[in-house]
Amino acid sequence: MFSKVSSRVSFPDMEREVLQYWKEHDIFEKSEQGEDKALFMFYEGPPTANGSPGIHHVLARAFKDVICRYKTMKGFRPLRKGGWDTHGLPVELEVERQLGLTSKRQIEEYGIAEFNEKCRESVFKYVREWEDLTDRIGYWVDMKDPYVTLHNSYIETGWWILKEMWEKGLIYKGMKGTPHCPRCVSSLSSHEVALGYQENVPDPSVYVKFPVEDATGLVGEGDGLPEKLYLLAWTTTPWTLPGNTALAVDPQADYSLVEVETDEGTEGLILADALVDSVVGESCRRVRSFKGAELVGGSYGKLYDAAANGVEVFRFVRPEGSTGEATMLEPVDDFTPAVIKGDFVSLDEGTGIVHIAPAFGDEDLSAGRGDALAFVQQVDLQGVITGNFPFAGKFVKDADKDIMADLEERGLLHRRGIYRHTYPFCWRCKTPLLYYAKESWYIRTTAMKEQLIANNRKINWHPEYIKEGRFGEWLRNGVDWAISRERYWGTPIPFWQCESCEKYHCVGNVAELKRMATSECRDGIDTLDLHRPYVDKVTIECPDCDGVMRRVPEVMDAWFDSGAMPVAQWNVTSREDLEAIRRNGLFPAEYISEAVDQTRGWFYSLLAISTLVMGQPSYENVICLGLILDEKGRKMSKSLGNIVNPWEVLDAQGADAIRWYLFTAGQPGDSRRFSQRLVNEVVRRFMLTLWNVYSFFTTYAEIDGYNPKEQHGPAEPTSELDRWILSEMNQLVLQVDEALDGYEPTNGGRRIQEFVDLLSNWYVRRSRRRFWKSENDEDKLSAYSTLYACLVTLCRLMAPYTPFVAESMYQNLVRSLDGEGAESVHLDDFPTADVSRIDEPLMEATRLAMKLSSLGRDARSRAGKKVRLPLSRALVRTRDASEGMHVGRIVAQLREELNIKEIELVQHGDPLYETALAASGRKKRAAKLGDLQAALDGGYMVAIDTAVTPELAQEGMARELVHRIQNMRRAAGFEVTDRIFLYFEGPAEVRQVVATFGDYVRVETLAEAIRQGEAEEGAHVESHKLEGMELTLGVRRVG
RNA sequence: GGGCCCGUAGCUCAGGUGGUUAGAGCGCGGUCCUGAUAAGACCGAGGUCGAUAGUUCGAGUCUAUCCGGGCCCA
Repeated sequence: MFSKVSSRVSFPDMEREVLQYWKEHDIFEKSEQGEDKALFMFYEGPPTANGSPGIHHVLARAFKDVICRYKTMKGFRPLRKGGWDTHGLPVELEVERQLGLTSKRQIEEYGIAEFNEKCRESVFKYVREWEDLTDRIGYWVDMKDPYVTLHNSYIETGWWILKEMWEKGLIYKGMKGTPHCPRCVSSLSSHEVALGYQENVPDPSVYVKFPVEDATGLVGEGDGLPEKLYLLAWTTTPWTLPGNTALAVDPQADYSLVEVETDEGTEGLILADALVDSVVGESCRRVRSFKGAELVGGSYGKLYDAAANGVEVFRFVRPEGSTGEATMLEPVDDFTPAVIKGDFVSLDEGTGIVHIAPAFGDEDLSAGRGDALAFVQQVDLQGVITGNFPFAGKFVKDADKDIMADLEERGLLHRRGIYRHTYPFCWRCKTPLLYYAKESWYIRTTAMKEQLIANNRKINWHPEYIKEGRFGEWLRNGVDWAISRERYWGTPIPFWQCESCEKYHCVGNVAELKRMATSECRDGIDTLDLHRPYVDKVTIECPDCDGVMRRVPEVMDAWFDSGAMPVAQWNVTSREDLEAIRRNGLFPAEYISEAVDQTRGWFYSLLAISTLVMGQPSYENVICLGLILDEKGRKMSKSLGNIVNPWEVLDAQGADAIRWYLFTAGQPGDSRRFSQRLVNEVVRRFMLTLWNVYSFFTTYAEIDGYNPKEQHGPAEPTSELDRWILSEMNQLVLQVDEALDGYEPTNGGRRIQEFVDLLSNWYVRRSRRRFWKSENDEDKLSAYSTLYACLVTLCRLMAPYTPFVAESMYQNLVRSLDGEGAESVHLDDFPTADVSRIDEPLMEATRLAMKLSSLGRDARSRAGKKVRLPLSRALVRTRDASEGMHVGRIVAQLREELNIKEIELVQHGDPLYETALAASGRKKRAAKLGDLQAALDGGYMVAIDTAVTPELAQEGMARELVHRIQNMRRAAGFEVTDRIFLYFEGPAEVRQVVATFGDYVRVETLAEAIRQGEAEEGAHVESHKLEGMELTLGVRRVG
């Protein structure tokens, strides 16, 4: 039988007991069993195991869990393999910090093998923290056999994927603009760059004159053109000028040719018309004006001849068969600089003509690719100018002065000054970063753009707007995916280059590596750690010549690892393997869920890899979550110190409360504020309300020895209230089922919340007396079986949301009965609705009863008539005439709730309502008409008759007596079931009340007898004042 | 600079397809009720529904622009 449950509960303690139960009985493992059940494939987005988990991770894990638990209860077998993202720069940075290393050179001196070993250790330190939190919040995921991106088998699948792409011609080597630290000789990630911005950095500001040799090609023919003509461009990095290969203009903007007088005579400058006044001065003469488009396609003279100064010149060319951008570089002898159009050209500063050096800066680089420009790289990785320039051998920032002086001397400098702006510095060594184009390996995702967009359309996004919004936009504007990193701790790129013929070969798996390895490397490859530096030592034989091939030094972007997980977690290394997991339902996933910052991360890497290799999306449904902010709406960050530690909240309010808050507090896709205070509100408003209904039930079930197996309620409930709550309950089951099936847990949770409120504050409150009755009649049994059904259904409905409290209730309410139910609520079935129980008119009628009760209490309070004082009649009026039909069904509830003898319906058309409305005040809420006190609201009215007859007054006093005695019982510490003797002394009026209502008082207070006179020894005695009369009451427990 | 999301009471949030008086919870003041409750009921204070313009007989809701916050990308 049920144990009685105290209304005082510590949810964290209860949850720890439930965790213990799950562990002892292997409940999670059992939920994954059942070969006959259909698989529900879930992919765990691998957390980056380089830091402690925060509350935002709890958010994602809660949403992952709720759907999988629901599917389990719907008869599926969810496969939820855990995973860890263990590679990448963040891990390296943490280890660098630990070891006090500050550059790649130092890492290599320390030793790549030792360094990577530290990375491996660092990762597993955090994994343990994650496991503890995952367990505590009730997130069920297989952590015993997770996929780990650093495992050889995982890396091998990465190789296979690259080989698939390689063979389709989707991999190429191209240039990439990266922020580069010349002192550390290393590129920085965007995250690192963000750490090092400084404001008000002074840089040179120079206006440079690019000579125009053939004016007619640019501004057309005509007389009066100055002899010397220049395109005027602006830059803050003079050291990039030798790398100039183009100038960009805004084709829509107006440009002017103006004449200025110099020592050399009259010369013409071309610049944006809007900037003439500020750059050249108001006194100059505009010779002619034209649109920027007219300049496009023209050419001009080089400031510096790179080829003549011993610097190699390249040109961007389109790869064979590609219709996209010119991404490949090929050497050329020389080039002609070109004027191109650029949508990035600003008319707010500069000259409206932008200096383009594709070797520096990402924008310049993409212009270079887009317009197939020449490429001149005259700076080495240490930031030193190469070639035979006069300023060669100098560090770029030092070369600035020489270049400016040189240009000035040659009459090519219009103006110079100082420009202050925000500029990035290396966060480690404070060296100014250079934007530097470097070679990098790319996946040609742009070649598959249409397929990516089409596959995205097949995905069911929650919220819907992500599909064509943020994610769709990203795909439409997609650029090729740069996958290589010049780092150490990552999946090594499996490309080997021949020392003789310089061709590349992509190795697709370990067996291939072994087959191709040179004889001295072949041993031990089966057990080789595929990480650097071990794999670097393996040389292979070139298939095209007799040369030896060495691996390229780069490792993969860690996002590639995460995107590979659908296949890498099963070590797929062939098309056959791929078909096998497809056949077994392991691919694609039916469900994933992560936060919105993953649009460019995991959501993208999954889709890109599966589109390019598998030809379909790797996930069908996705819940994309918003970010968690602090209580003030700010992003949580270490530097702000506003991170909420999940453990604090878990220890105080428990996992269910956090989960419930996260599910119901806002729309999943919106960012949400989080604080312990908000979680506590959930505990009080929802968790405790539910728990107290549960506690109420077990308290009385114990008193009455109620056993649902033996005492069946009547087939048809005796009470309208029972039929009503069962109707609400069955409707709830439908709605929650629909919500969870549609990946909308928030809507379902909010419906549960409303139901619990109705159950507690209307059903139980209105039904209490039925549980107090001493006789076990049909009506009482009907109430028990109804409330029992509600609680049992609720704990099944809530199991996916709040697995702990659901389990705790289930064990007591269901499992305590012999042989009933599954071993755990999570192994039981999700409830199904009995649609025949749904009674819409009854639910409407009950809502009307609540509305009219509320108005009735309003009227009573305005008239100063306590609810304990019975009144003779109330007149009620509904908003619509049709609603009046419901009143007949609810008069009994209204009589009891309002303590009014007769309820009469005011027909529409009866002048009473109009009269009351006319007599009401400005807010149209209340009116007094003789003895009638009316409360009005939006077409509803309840008017109570305030006349109190002596009989009503006596009855009211009887109820008042009962109330006082009940309080005394409690004060005396009696149990609710204790029977008592009652003593009273008082004036004649009180004696009269006792004489008339003695039976009522006795029944209500469980008094065996009422005795007039002084209380016996041992009784609890109090003096009271009632309607101005003095009386003494005493209560004594029987026996 | 581009894209996306959000902006409703002091706080957290609801408010299909435009339509009576814009709601709930928490918090605050008051009254009541209590034989489950850390609860509940009723009243009150608290809203130019971010701003402006437009469409409309009618806009929190639709359109445009702007402002503020957030995220992602430059």
